[in-house]
Amino acid sequence: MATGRTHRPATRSRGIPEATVARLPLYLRALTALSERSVPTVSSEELAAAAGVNSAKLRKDFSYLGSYGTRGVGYDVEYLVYQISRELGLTQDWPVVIVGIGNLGAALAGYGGFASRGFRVAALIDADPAMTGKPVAGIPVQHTDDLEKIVSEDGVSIGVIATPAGVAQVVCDRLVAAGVTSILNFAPTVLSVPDGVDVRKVDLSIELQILAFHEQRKAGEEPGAEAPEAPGAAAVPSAGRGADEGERKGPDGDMPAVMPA
Amino acid sequence: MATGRTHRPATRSRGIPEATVARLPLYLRALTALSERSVPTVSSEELAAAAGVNSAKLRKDFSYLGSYGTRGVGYDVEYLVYQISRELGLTQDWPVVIVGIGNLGAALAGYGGFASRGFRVAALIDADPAMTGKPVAGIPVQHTDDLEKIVSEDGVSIGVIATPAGVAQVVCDRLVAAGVTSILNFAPTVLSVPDGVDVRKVDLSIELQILAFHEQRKAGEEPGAEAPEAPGAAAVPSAGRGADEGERKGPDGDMPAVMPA
DNA sequence: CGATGTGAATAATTTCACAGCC
DNA sequence: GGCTGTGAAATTATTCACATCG
Repeated sequence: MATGRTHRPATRSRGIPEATVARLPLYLRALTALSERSVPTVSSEELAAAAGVNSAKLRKDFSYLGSYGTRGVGYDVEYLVYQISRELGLTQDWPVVIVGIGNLGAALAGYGGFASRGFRVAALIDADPAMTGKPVAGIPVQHTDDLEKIVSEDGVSIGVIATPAGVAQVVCDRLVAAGVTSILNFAPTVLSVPDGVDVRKVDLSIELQILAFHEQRKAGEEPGAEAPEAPGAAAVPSAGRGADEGERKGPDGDMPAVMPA
Repeated sequence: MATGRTHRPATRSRGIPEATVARLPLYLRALTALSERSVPTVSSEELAAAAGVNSAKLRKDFSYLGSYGTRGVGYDVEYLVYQISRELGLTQDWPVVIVGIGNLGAALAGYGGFASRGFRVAALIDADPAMTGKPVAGIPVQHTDDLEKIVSEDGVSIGVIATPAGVAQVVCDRLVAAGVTSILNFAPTVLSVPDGVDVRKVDLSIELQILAFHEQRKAGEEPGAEAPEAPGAAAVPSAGRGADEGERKGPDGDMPAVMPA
């Protein structure tokens, strides 16, 4: 689209596809590695390989940001690092609070990738009074009672929830009420939030289940005959219900008859 | 493609869209919760709400599995739990190894969601000799030297990498050589694997960066003064918007004049 | 030349809306 | 009457392929 008239910078960063946004951090990481090796320029082909995508996709992604390359040459590494950082909002400081300092929360607090790139762990919060004041990864844990104060005083807009699933929604509500507008949820629950608040989730169990799906399919498609090893297991049939209607239901595999329920 | 002449429908579980597969665990979780409350049936509307998606999507997703609902009524909870579990391959036992027992690896080992649903932590592996034999979450850590033996003897097909980024590829290569065909990668690196091996990644830093992107955009789009409750917060205005471009490169925001280059 | 940037083609996913069945 | 199941439309994402420019 010939931008012709700059109608208004209204079309600023507007319209960057979500799929592209999700890949920018990948490019940034690859570029940072190149930068550290003092590589001055890269081609879309090389960078794409380093980021694990194909070059057409990468070029298309970059085209949404602007024309930051040089035909016949490639991209200036430092320049791109800066542009992508800016686009992602990493040129500013983002204070983050982590709520729920159990094993996972503690691991997150100490995670290197956290501190890098403009994110700063502003506070660790836990409901256990015994934890209060105890330093984890060098940061003293504060009590949940002070959540609102911490969030508003530090201007925190990003919260990480690493609590048990049972309290995740309550914690989420409090964070949002206190002013947090982006949440990274590690608890295995669906959080409901008002419009304008973003939630992203990280769920171990879901990832494993997706892998299992593909794994199972692989086993079923092997030319010969086997399956790695599926020692007894068999999970759960289920409550009966008049099992067979006149018509067959699913593609195959009707349910076993009885189930523990 | 020798499509096994086994059953009649060559189209068995074939063709379940990836996006649908990724949501099945979500539905399963919601259904499991209903099951525990002994709810016998749910409508697509209710289940969709519990899973955080819209009902049309859910119905479409289920349509790829077969016709498991009853018009005018809804879905039988137990029946669906079983069908989805089977589709995901959760009716069999999946031994998993976790490599890299640092803070994160230890947290993963103890994570409840791990043990549930057919996944079993078969072994914890770490390169530090000082860790060997030490129990973490009740499971003794074994040394990396024995990786191949562990994987093949236990028939492990899923590996979790929680090592530092620098050794992730080496660990990955060894896992794959030993027979692992699905990998869940927590290290911030792109892993390269041969065809037939699935990799899924979980990256803290990437998720935060995506949130930051949206967060930044929100800050720039505030109409006047709204938002549920945004006390002092005020998410950092940062650099002024001055620069209007004539017809340069990017949409806006040229680099700070001098860049390392 | 060689590699970018991008329209156009294709594929995947989501949403609509309603016929069909309970 | 109510709710599923699903073609068809709409939207979003990926890939192709090549004109363009340094």
